[in-house]
Amino acid sequence: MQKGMDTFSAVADPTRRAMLDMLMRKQRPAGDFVSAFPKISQPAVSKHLRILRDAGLVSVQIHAQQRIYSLEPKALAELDAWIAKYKVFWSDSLDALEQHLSEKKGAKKK
Amino acid sequence: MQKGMDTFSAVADPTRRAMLDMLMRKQRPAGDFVSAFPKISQPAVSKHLRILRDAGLVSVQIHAQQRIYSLEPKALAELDAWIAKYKVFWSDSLDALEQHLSEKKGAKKK
DNA sequence: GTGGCATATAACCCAACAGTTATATCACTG
DNA sequence: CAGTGATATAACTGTTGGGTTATATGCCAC
Repeated sequence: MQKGMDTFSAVADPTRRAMLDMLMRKQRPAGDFVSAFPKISQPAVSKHLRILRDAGLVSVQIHAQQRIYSLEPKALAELDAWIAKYKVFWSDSLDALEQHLSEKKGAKKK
Repeated sequence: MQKGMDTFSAVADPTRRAMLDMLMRKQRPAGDFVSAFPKISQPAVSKHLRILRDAGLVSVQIHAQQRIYSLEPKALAELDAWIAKYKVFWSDSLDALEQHLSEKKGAKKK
């Protein structure tokens, strides 16, 4: 019963990012999110949680009637790996950026 | 004339990620993408490029009839900053993760 | 076992997105 | 300046995503 949403799309929604941010501090029952987002209904929250679960970004542990959600941070590694490829272009090396930009002009090396 | 799509959503589409990946190697005219993605039409490609532009992920420079697209890597810094907050939970420090997970059990510090 | 609480699922609506075909723009070429 | 090439925009369509209300499930208390 997969919802077919990958990590990137799961994280693209601002509400879901806020939920993950909440989980970064501590694990929480679903109800915490319902009260944290009064603008949207309980089922809407539940659906967001489902998507995060399907994407492997959170895990659940059943505790009586409550579902305790925990952050599953490893799932973000995929995303991080993708961005890491680009990192060299802004933080580490301005030379790489310069080289990149001047590629078609016949380039002058610093 | 903003399309109102943020960086996260812009990057959530696999085609657009592939386009950015192409731009990482070198800057390219729009036509390069049209031939690189034979499954989708030229206007579809053009719209993807528009979205990437609006998100600030690429820039254009006009060269005759061609539009030369370049990577604008700084735009990814926002995304990277968000992920960085989570990074401590998997790569750098397993202790942080342990602490996080055991928070509700009464926690033991290393 | 009946009632209440916490959460998930079902069925449905609407807006936004990715795709399409057709057309406009605009610079170079003859 | 007519024609072609490179790209963008317009108008439209199908699908999906996020929202809703209503209902089901499952556990606990009484």
